[in-house]
Amino acid sequence: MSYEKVSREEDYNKWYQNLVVNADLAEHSAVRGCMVIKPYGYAIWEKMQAQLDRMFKATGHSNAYFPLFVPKSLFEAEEKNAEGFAKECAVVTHYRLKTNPDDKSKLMVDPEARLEEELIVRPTSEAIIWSTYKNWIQSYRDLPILVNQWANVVRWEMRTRLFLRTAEFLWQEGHTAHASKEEAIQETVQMLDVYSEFAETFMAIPVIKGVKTENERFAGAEDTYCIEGLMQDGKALQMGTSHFLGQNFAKAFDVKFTTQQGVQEYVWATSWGVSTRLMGALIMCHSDDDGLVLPPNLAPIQVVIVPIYKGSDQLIKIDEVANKIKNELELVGISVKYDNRDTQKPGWKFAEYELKGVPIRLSIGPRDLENGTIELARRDTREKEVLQQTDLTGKIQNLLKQIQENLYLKAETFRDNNITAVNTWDEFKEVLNTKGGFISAHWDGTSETEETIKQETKATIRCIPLNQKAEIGKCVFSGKPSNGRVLFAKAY
RNA sequence: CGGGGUGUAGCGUAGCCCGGUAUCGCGUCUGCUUUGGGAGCAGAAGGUCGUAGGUUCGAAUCCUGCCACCCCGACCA
Repeated sequence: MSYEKVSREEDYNKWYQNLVVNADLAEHSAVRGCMVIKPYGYAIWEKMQAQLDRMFKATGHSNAYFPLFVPKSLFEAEEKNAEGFAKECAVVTHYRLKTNPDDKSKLMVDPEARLEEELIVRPTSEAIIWSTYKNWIQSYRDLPILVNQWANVVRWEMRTRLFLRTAEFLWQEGHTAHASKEEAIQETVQMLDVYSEFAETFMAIPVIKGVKTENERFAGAEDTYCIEGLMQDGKALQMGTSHFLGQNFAKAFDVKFTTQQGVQEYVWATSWGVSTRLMGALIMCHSDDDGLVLPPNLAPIQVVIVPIYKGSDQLIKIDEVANKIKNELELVGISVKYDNRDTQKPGWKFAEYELKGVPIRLSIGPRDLENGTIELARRDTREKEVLQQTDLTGKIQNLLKQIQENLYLKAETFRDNNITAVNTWDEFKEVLNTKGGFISAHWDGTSETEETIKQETKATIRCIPLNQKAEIGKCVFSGKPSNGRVLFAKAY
């Protein structure tokens, strides 16, 4: 394989794009802004899905599926939500094609087949779901409803990037209905915790939990909670959101329930989601100039075994040892690939699996056969060591855990070193331009100030951290009083 | 959606200014030799030059429309 090598330092964007394509995660498709997720990339997404799905089920949720299309009249019911998404909606207007009479080899939209009501391709599903929940909910006995769906959504973005922002993307969206405000808020916060635990434990990415400002809030939500991660180039990435929707959708779709006391009340709602954008976070957080670095908990292949041999006699003997090790590792649930293809050389395979981020590589050659040893190389630190073939399983189990932890700690150290507290506007601009990362600063709480800061520096308030300390100060921009610091950053 | 750039074999590219049907490397195929960090030699295959028109005796090259990607801006729950 021959491809353009660009380091993170030279051109971070290009490095990212090359990596996505070269590591076989995804590629551009024939459709503008839409990507093909390739088998290796999809395997990582499937591991994310599987784990998140377990966590959703463990917190009492069930999966369901709602339609891709939303009738315009339903879509526009919740005004703020509709307004927020209006500019990026794909719209279906016709339901039939016909042969073009001027050119029999071509098709054309049949003008006779115009839909009476246009269908919006969902940018999110609140509208279709709440119009359905209306029928599901009459009494407090019907609550709560705890539903999640795995789906695709379409947002006609002007500018796209593989995984980070595509016109169509895959995600999950949880939509819950509750009898009380408190319960809905509790659900919102609970799912934020699920996301942060997933990000930290599985993706090995430390995240900051917070609340969005009004400017950044989900259209139609009362509060938007989020997890924010920091990428290696110092830009922040929103990795998941959990919304407390209040009674906005219940009112828009007239969803009421009868309380135990026999009173009719509007239902309280939440929604929460993470998307294939997490793939982008995973790539940008850990990978290096040689390729992907995957945390063991999400790596489709955790251990690869590469034989080094001369002639088929040696290979047969190595096969025997390698397969034995493979079986032992698989017995304890480790995913192993033994790559004994004769069509590629060992060095080629080493580079290939490094590009693909496989956490541990074992290689076995004639020397190892003689000595009963094996060479182990770890992707995260690039360290190599020679081990005895006996007792390998336990060591590898431990090492996978260590790699997982090491990636997290490395990312955490980087993140912590890149949260800078500033107190003056000059300092703010200085840090933003030279160092990047999160800037912890006082803010007067107004949208105007946030907007002006954004205009002048491109930095936005990523969140008001949940663990914000009460601290009297002055807004870094306006000098007006503030009682706590918020996090600013340039963001994806 | 505005400004700029790019599009040539599976990948990366030369050629374009100054028109004469295409360069090089990697990869692919065949054979032999190789195998502890992307093997070597020899031979071979593979291209309607993004797409649709136009100018011309002749277009990868000049002109126009369209498509896609990249960068900047606007936009982005």
